[in-house]
Amino acid sequence: MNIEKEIQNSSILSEPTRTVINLMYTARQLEDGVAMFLKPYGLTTQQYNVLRILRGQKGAPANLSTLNERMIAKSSNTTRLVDKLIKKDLAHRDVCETNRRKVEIVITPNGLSLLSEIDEEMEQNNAKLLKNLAAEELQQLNNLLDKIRE
Amino acid sequence: MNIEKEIQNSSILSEPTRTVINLMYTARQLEDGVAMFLKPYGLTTQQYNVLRILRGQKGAPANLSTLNERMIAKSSNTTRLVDKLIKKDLAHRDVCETNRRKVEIVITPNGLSLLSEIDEEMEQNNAKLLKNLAAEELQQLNNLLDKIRE
DNA sequence: TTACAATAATTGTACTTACAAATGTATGGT
DNA sequence: ACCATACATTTGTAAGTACAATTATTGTAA
Repeated sequence: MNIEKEIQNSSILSEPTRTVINLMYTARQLEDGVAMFLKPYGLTTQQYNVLRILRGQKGAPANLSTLNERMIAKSSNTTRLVDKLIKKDLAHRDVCETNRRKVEIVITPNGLSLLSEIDEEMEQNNAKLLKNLAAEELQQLNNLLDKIRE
Repeated sequence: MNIEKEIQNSSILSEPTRTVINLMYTARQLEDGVAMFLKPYGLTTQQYNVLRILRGQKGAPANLSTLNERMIAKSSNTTRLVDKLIKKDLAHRDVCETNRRKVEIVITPNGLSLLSEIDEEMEQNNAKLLKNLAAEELQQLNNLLDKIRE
């Protein structure tokens, strides 16, 4: 169904406006799908996202600005997001020895094992969310999205 | 720049996962762009979205469930969102005469004139946000997004 | 008609997010 | 050493959102 029918829009939209709306609407649906999947694990999409970044550090600590740069949805409030992870013993925070303004955040074994528990199923969930697109179409879509941000 | 570089992802992503991330990330950027544009008008994207829906009714009143169906980002809390519009005299709310459980929301002249003030510039802003895509690419993108939701 | 379920909206509460101001630390110039 | 400035994070506050529970109204079936 095209986006105008989906949101029952009555007026005629220009192509860029239609696309902006379509992108926001479709992304919202995917986000909901991911959030719903993560819920039983007690994680929000942002918390999951940060855990993934921490794991990607392969042992090296990350500070807050690094996390922020790499997050899908930049947050003004990464401090409190990390607090939540620490409270659940999924991450750990230290003050950086060489620059005490900075903070060093690492994923805990607990966090790693939660992620590895999720990994496989998350893959399947993502594939399911995009099951209507063929491999070639996924690539096309990625290219178009990359181009938007150029 | 591709999405993996953009968020400095170190691990290899499957194509569906890459696409889910890319979509959420790119949509986020557009949303920020729209939000920033609307800020001087004192509207959030959701408030603007609801105002557009109300205008689309062409005088006919909308009730809350109608608004929710048509909103880009479904909200659990449309009541309070409409409250904000009413407080700014951009919308008006009445109890439906034939079914007093329902509510009838209409856009005010004030709301209409605010929208018409925004219209032209919003078009330009959307075009700017997607300036990297040619007309044909916009269509391609729309088709792919429609297909995801099928 | 009365009781029960369904519908439509609102409210309470906890949680998140946005934004600005504040804190603490480091750096560069004099 | 001293000062101003920049940096990195944290905190306060207001606004926004999610979810469940509640209120009010309507429909319906015994």
